[in-house]
Amino acid sequence: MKLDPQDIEARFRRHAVRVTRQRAAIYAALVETTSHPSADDLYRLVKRQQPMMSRNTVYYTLGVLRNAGLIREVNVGHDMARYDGNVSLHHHLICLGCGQILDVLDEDLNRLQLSNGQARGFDVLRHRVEFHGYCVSCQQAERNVSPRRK
Amino acid sequence: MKLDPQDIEARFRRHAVRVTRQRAAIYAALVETTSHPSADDLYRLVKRQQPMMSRNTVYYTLGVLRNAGLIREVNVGHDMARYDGNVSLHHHLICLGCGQILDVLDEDLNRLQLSNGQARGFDVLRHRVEFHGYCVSCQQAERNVSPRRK
DNA sequence: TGCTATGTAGGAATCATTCCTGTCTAGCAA
DNA sequence: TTGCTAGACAGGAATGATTCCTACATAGCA
Repeated sequence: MKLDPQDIEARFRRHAVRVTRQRAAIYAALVETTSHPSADDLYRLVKRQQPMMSRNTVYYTLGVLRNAGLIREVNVGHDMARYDGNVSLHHHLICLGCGQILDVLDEDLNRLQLSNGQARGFDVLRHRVEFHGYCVSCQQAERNVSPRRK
Repeated sequence: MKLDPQDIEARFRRHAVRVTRQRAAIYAALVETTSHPSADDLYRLVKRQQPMMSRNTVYYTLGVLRNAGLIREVNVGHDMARYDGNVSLHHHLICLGCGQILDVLDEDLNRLQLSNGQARGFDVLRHRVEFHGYCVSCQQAERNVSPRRK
């Protein structure tokens, strides 16, 4: 989704996030893609427009935006963290081959909850569902290399 | 669950995993706890019986056991990896305060699947559901320190 | 019992992330 | 508009979980 600079500024102010050139660029990059980039992906992306950008600033900004609820962190395995500019309730479909992450929108999944017995006194705030498998290209690649899935 | 040495040996052989003292100790420790320990937790635990144990061997062994399907890796955020000796299909309830992980056994959760449209050609092999919240002690601790949840 | 592929220990290396520090600037107040 | 100050930025150093490397040890077969 494409965002105007003034939309970004308004969102930042609504969430009490100070507006800076760096933050706007990082947030814009994240909202405009559906690819769930890593901190380093964003660093390389944003550095093209702002060569002085520090990797540190990317991490710091991602922390600020996450705490403000403007972005979400997505974790696949214990690989590097990946980020999602879409904070509406949704889940993920993850390719074990190439690591791509697709969004899954499903009201039934959003409504899942534990019974009281299962919750064991927890105050459950949220849940997350991940589907793991192989995307079309990785299935094809696998077939070309070896007929057996490891 | 308590396991005899011969049970462990039989499982290892069934999964074509070479039997060594170190592996047996690491696997036994993992199956006997429900606390989903990290590699380093296991290292410290097992080192008490086998002082020569190397942290490296723990990592290597966990890799071998995971590839053999004898254990599972559980990931919470991008914290260090944690391991689960229970490979039967189940899900997790995670405390955002203290990091403890409880098992959730629920046939309905086990049966979740994506519609063809949602799956977008993926060959979906498995899914995982995580519930995040605060356990009873962390809720109490929070109340004592500050009335506001962050 | 001996051989050999595989496992183990320990140290070095990696690399995502965090910490530190000096400079800069957004956003408020005068 | 200008000045002030808390908070943000850049860049380098530090951290810490994990992996790599290598020489020695051993499981398990012949």
